[in-house]
Amino acid sequence: MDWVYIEDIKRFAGKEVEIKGWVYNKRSSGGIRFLLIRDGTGIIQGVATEKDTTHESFSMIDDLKREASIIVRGLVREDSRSPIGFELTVKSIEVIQNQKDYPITPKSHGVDFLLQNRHLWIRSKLQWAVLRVRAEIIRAVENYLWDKGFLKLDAPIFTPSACEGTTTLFSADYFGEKAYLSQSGQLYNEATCMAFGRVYCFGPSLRAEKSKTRRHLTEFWQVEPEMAYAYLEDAIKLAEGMVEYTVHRVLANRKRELDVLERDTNLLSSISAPFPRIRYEEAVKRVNELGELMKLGEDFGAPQETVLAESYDSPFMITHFPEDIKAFYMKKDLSTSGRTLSFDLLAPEGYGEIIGGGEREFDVGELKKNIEKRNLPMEAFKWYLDLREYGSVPHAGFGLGIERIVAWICGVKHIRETIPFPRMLGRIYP
RNA sequence: UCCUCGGUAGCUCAAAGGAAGAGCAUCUGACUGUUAAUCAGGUGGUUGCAGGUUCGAGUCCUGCCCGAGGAGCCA
Repeated sequence: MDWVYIEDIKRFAGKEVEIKGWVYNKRSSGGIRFLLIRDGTGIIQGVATEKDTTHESFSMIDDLKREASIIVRGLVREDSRSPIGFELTVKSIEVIQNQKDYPITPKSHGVDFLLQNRHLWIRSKLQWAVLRVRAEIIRAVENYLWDKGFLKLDAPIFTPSACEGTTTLFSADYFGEKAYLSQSGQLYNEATCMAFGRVYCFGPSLRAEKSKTRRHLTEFWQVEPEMAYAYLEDAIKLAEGMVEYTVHRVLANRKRELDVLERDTNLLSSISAPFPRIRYEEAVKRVNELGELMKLGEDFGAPQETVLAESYDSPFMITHFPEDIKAFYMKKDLSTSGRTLSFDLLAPEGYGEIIGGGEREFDVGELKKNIEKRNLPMEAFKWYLDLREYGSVPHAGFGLGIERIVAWICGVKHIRETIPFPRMLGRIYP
């Protein structure tokens, strides 16, 4: 008898199969037992009766707890009453383990309880759908970059110094020396980029900021491409193409999951590059018109970013941010004083920034000035400055926040549901 | 770090300062097409912690702990 996955069940209509999984839920009505079986790829309803099911298996069903692990053998049957179009007539059940009452019930739960049980919560339907979309998004982004000739070269997690200097870092004892946990692969990317031309890294960024918002984690994952001999325009085009490709691929391959999430995909399916662009000044003006006051020169706060992102139906870009609110390595815009060759890509429907990037300063003198101006330790950046001493070239890139793009595409409100095990202020369990 | 709200059964929540309750889960029973099944019954409590006010505190006061929403910071 074939062991099949529920996602492939339609190919086995009329055949006897074996499903290896867990009890998602069960119901009964007189002499009939309904068993919802999940196997990680989907959920199918098994129907057991005294007529079709062995005596031992049938009587055992009443003792099964939710999430008991079972191997079910039965006949795949097309049935219009099923949400997936197929059911399983249960012949026999083998119980692998069945012991404790499962704490998560089909009724509602609070956030704290669910996060304390995150290791179990990920078995639930909505979490299952979100994390499957996450996996698809990561695959899509990497495919896109590989197709464009980018090489994946990982950046280190242990670093000797602050990458951007601006944010609070986690520190660790590194054989008696103080080390910091990476907050971005950016600087190392610039080194590999000069060695390989087009590169990207994908890994966790760790930030000890005491942020307590729906769009922040202390550990978040970024895909960061970097290109040599490239300008702002090249980075923007790459970002647009990547987001467009990713959205359409998720729509094509993860329709089932988006349905589970009840995601309205109308806006997503109409997305096409190029995306609207506005310069920083224009964005500030627009935010003020929308009723969230802010001054020229300030960065967008959460309320500002939200109203702006709510006013768009498509992803869009803000370009040419002021020097003062961007990292030291951003290239100055020589045509407008105080501005940089930078861009953010924001998701619509109020989601906001998912990508930040731009051109990097490649003149060693300018870079040193920026480092001094921000009181960063020059010594720590010696290797980085070397990149400008030996064959420096214009280069550009960006970072894509995986959890944020997952939140947007899934239509999930809080970013904590977009990663298997979220790390947040005051939360490190499980 | 700041502001606001909250902490009562395993879970989600009620309870004018006057006898701690409901729904779900669990247990017992009924039901041959249920979809968060339904119906009947049962079990289940140191009301976050420590003090205080009061004849009497889940409820009021003080301190602490924990959580949520938001701000700032940021991707």
